[in-house]
Amino acid sequence: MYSQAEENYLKTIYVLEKDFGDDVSTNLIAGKTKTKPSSVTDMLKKLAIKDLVLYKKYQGVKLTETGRLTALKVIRKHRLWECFLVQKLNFNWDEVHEIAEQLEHVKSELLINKLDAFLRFPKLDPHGDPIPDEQGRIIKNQSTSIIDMKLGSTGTLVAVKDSSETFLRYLNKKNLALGDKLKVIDIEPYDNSYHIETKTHRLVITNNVAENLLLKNVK
Amino acid sequence: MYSQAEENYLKTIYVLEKDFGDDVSTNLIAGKTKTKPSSVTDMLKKLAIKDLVLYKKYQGVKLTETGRLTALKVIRKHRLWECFLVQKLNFNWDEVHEIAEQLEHVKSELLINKLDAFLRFPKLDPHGDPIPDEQGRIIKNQSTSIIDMKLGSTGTLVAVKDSSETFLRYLNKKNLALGDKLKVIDIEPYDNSYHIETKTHRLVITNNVAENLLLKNVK
DNA sequence: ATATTATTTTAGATATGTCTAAATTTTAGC
DNA sequence: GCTAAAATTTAGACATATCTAAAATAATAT
Ligand SMILES: [Mn+2]
Ligand SMILES: [Mn+2]
Ligand SMILES: [Mn+2]
Ligand SMILES: [Mn+2]
Repeated sequence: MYSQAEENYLKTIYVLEKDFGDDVSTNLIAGKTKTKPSSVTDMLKKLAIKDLVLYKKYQGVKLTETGRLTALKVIRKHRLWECFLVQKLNFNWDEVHEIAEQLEHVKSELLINKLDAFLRFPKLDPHGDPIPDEQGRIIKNQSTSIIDMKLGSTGTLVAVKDSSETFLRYLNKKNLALGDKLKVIDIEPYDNSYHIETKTHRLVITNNVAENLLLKNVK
Repeated sequence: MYSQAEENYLKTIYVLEKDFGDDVSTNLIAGKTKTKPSSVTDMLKKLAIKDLVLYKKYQGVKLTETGRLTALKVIRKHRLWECFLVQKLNFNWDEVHEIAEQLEHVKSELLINKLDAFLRFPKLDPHGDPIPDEQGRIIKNQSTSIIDMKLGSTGTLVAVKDSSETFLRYLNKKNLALGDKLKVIDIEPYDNSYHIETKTHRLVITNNVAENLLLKNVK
């Protein structure tokens, strides 16, 4: 149906729409996909012809309903495979993203639904991200990034924004994992770094790290 | 490392070398891969430059050691994924080949070795084909095709040469499965068709079908 | 409001993998 | 051994997906 490149662009646009609102810009996509803006323009034209995005020259793009559904199907596959790798093959959560980037492009509705059943219909992937169902329905996880938390507030780490090996290894090293209760004990105005406290230890994290940690039950 | 197209050619050449002896011809490869001979020539040149095949113009190709090992690694992945699909996801043996054609190209040594362990190191895939180990070692299954059996001889069906959905569905319909004991009760000289007998029924199969059924303990 | 800068698009090139049609080489028939 | 047929290769084209450099457009700053 769609090529791997097309599927990857749709996924990227989906995520960017979520993070930055609609009308995603060419440069933003190029940044995320590590390609040049000219390549992005070429692809946006192709996607527009296939009715996967609405594209107006110089104005950025927006996913159509078909585009959004296609993106969600790829995301569903990605996250189910990540669950499989962690739960069944005993991978660590920092090792699965790159492999899932490949597996998500395997074409077979039956395969992914059987995998879903085998895993007993998980709702979240190893990084705390919700798994869309067969129809592309996805639970909105209204979690809060640490950068939106006030001094002294607490919450439970439920997801990470960045699933890269490097970031997750950093969290491993700092002894941070999903489910941990965190408290913001200081915010440094100079560099916007955060001092946080868990049940077992305290640590300082940069603003960049803080942005990628998502919490629930923030009080 | 290698592209999907390259991996597929190597696999095809490996199988053809086995079935027809070395120095595989351009047309033979084109037939198997459903491409044109001119495309095959182009690819053979590329594979030769990468030292995966020995290629002499107009003389066909032969895999190098690297080429053979690469082919075996892809075959290992293909067959392990087929095991996974049948044993864990409850696919039928006639549904898995096409999906495995995609999964076999996923790149990760760790993944395939963890999958191997998860499946408890199977020796045979759902079609009776041996699974190469990590080093590319493969058990030679000296099975006999029905076309090489004498009138009145018996044997146990242990593998099929053709793993296509159409052929396996034909076997399902005819109530033939791996493990069945067969006896050749008649050979029709006119069209080389075979009359065979199982524990439960008798049937007539064409020479083409007979060729694709592999037996052991032939007496 | 105009100039400068940043963003985006176009034009033209490259790499992969395929094709058709034509040329070349090998094989087989006599 | 020569000729016709078959097999193989070459030449040139096309589709996808990427790039660089240049041109066009939009945003911003004075
Ligand atoms: Mn991921
Ligand atoms: Mn994930
Ligand atoms: Mn197969
Ligand atoms: Mn098989």
